[in-house]
Amino acid sequence: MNLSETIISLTQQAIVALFNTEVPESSIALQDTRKEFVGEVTIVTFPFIKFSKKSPEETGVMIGEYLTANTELVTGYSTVKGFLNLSIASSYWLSSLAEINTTLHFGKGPTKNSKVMVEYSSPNTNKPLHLGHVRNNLLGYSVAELLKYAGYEVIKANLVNDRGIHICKSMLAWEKFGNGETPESTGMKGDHLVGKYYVEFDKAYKKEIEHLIAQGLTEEQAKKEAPMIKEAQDMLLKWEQKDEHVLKLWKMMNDWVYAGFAVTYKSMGVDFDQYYYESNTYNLGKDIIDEGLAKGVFFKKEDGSVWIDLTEDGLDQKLVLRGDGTSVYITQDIGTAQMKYEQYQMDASLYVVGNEQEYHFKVLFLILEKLGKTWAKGLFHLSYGMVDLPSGKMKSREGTVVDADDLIAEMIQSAKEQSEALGKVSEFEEAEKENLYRMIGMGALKYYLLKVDPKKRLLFDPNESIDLQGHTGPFIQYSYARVQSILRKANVNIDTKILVDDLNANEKECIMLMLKYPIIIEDSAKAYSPALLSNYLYELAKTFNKFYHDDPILKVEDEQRLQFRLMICQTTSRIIATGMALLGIEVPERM
RNA sequence: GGACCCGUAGCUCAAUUGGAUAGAGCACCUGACUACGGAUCAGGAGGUUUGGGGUUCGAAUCCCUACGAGUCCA
Repeated sequence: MNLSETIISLTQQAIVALFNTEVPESSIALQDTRKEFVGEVTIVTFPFIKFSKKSPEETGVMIGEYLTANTELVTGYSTVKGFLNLSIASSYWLSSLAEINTTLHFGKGPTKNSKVMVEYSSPNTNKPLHLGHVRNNLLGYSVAELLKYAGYEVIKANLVNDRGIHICKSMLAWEKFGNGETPESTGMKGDHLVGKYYVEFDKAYKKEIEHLIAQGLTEEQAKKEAPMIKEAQDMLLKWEQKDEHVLKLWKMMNDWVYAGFAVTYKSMGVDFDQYYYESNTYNLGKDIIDEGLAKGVFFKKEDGSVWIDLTEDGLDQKLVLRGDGTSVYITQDIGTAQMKYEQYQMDASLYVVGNEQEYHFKVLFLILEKLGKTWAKGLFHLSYGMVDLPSGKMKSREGTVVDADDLIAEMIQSAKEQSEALGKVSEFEEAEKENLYRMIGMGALKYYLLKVDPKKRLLFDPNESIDLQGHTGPFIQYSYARVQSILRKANVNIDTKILVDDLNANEKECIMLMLKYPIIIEDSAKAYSPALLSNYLYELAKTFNKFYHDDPILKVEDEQRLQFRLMICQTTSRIIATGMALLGIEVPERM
């Protein structure tokens, strides 16, 4: 039983003894005592006045008296309005610290016997990754790691969108204007090279449209009639007919992209257990449409197209199969969901996809439920907000996209410049330095993107470099490096049987925060929110820094106190390291 | 036209999910280095939580409404 559970249980006892009333756990609201008051745990007494028939203060006094008299855990109390502030015995904090210190993998949750798939990244193979993908990847990776640590079995999946009209656009442009360029011949990363031709396509296509409009066509007609788009569509048709030449081109260019993505994934530090390719899955789902027709879930219109009517659920009618029998996106998604489930029988399946697709997933999940798929209730759209620039949304056509590789390189460069200016690591080997700059640059970037609630949109200004000071990844990394420095110097085995009887406020606050770690892990996993963990780790580092600043550790004269403070250092550094790892952020021994 | 989401300090974000005087960082001002590592610490200034109404012991949080930003559906 942790402290909160113990206090709640004792309070229930108190209420029975004092007011002859049984109350549910949920009615007892505990919170941290605010710093301006004495005590560590606060009970809100307003909800009790209904049956205590006393003022909130009097009610608090009665419960406070009962608790101090009946348990050694509570050593004192005070009431302010409807808040009963309890002082907890130093011995409790001390023994808790020793327990944290001796617990292997403190914070790791017990096995949940539950399997979760986290699908994230899911890029298109026609252009390189940008800042929006970076948020997606970091979020997906971190949520997956969090779930693992919280006790779930996790499968990280990546569904690659490797076919379709957009891929054909790049292919066509390369054939027309590429002069046989390759990543080798140009020295360009493969995904960037392919992306370059995607842009080339758009340029040529636009010119054709202008030309046609000048000849008297409407814009709409021009967009349909332009030779470039017709050729691309023709290429897609050939791809579907397994035209040898087109398939060869497709495979070559996709391989370039994969080689490029592998580099970006590696520098972001993300990985996958299972890749799916749309070129294999795009025909899935059609048999389920038949199944749904037979069950009467879907209906057929005169032109042969298949629909579902979701108006009773507050949504629209939705097309699930075209009249010519070809798939739409949702057809594939229905089929892919079924395939994934057959393969893994997971209890839950997360789709890490931007919030612009909320409607799509609402419809998808509802359709699967109506089809009677029992596993549909485990599906969840982890919807995250777009990354905005000061000028608004990123638009590839307007060239305002922040490229992932560029961004990463800039972050590392910026970390290098700032590190060199501080001159603390001048004696490092060159490779060691490079590794450190990478850790700091990536730490800053990852923390910046993960500390914000995933649901919220996030603003990124490419003209202002990400801070390395204040509420940042490097702040936490720095705190870690400093503790490590102390632990190296102390160079002793820490004795966990320590006797100190009075803890100062800094020491107590450090321990109280550390005790929250397992709850934070659990909450972050449940909420699919690395932001909760991020903010916690900052809080922990900040609290530790104050302790580090105010209280001597190695210089303390009393041997017991030295041991005790070292133990705080050790447990704190472990939590920082494991917690940051769950965010995908490394911590350096020196910086 | 319909649906969804959001609006907190100059800027970027928090707020234990309905609890005390709404907290951090950046930027600005001030203080702390012959140091257990100053990428740190302490202090100052900065708020009608977009406006208005309601629900109750209590609202940034829930409901209604207006305004503003964004997204989706055909």
